Amino acid sequence: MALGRPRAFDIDTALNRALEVFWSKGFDGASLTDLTDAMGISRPSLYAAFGNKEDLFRKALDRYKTEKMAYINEALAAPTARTLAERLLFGAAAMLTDPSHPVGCLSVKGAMTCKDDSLIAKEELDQLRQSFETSIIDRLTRAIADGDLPPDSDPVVLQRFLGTVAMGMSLQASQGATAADLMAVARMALTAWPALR
Amino acid sequence: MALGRPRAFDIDTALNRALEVFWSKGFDGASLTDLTDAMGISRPSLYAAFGNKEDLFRKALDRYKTEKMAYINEALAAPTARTLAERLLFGAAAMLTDPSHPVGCLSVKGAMTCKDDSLIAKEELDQLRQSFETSIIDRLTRAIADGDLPPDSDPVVLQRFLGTVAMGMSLQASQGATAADLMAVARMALTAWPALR
DNA sequence: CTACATTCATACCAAACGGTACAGAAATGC
DNA sequence: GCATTTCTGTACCGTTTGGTATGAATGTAG
Repeated sequence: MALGRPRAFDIDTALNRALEVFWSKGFDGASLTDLTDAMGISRPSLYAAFGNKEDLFRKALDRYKTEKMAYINEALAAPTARTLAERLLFGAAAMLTDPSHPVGCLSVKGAMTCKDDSLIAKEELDQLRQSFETSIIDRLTRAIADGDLPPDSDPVVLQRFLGTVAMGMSLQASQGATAADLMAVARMALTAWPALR
Repeated sequence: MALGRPRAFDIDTALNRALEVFWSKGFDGASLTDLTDAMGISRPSLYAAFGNKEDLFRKALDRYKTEKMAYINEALAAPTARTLAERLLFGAAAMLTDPSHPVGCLSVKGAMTCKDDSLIAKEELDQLRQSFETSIIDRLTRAIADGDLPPDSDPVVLQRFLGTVAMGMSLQASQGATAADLMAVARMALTAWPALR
């Protein structure tokens, strides 16, 4: 075992609690008191284990990315562009309204509620979003080459449409929309997807 | 003229400045120092003229509603459901990226950045959104009766789709999307609109 | 048992927050 | 000129913010 007094809390569950607080209150909205209360630890313990508030947010975001945004990677692995769109929108509808965690999207709420633009966490959120965007655009351009999308379709516009609907669903979920509500929105959005004729 | 020492600032332009600050920083993100600096007045002058911070936000929201959300009422006055959808989405794309004021939507940014749920301003934002939603739903149900929409279409779903896309466009604008970008999204969303066959 | 390393709890810090007390300044009414 | 009314500027209030100094507590290594 490591030297010194052992840590009295589980660092993994504490991070999960922090993630929930950031997720439901945003970055600025989550005070250190909110965080330490939810995590069941004191301020110095938090700083010793995670760094400052921004570091903690970044670590929570990492966990969020790998655990809660997995549906995006599943969508990227879809065999066709159509199934990519389906998995993305249906997956978003399901995740955003999953009752086992706060509603909405952490990256949306987090980016909106931090006042300082020079915040490193905000840049990281931008990077995260942009990487997903370019991945989707690349996949859709490949779909055109595969004859999987009409040759005159614009991958950038298609991606932006998907992103717009997904972000809009996040706000809808924050305002109380149910999973069924968002599924209906996803179904309607998919009727705008270009058909192979 | 009224009794007492005259006010040294124009109450109307001061409110416009306050609106811009709330619009770009959100409710919590806008500090009293930000507000008084932008309005060019001192704290006591602000409180004497507008009440507290929440009252000021509400008055700024009133102005926003009548001046910047006029396109929604124009959409509601459209002759057909199809033109309603067009005016709503194209109008949103234009307003959200208008360079003469902050990008995005005040009601989205304002609702997201106030931590206290018991805030009266937040309830007012909810009311505002709900009133627009029911107005659109009513208009769309009337459109079905008019034979203006297929009889099997669901006005609630159609409204939620429009609201989702509009809110998503607000976030896209906040992240730097141009007017042309949002117009393309609006055009694609409109291809999901039910056709009369 | 002692030395060492690490965590814990208390108590504190400066800064920023929303909001206000108070006195002086500028107008009107008499 | 004088009382009254209203606004302005300064200086302040208590609370909350993110962040930390400090010493006791608790473990391992010798």
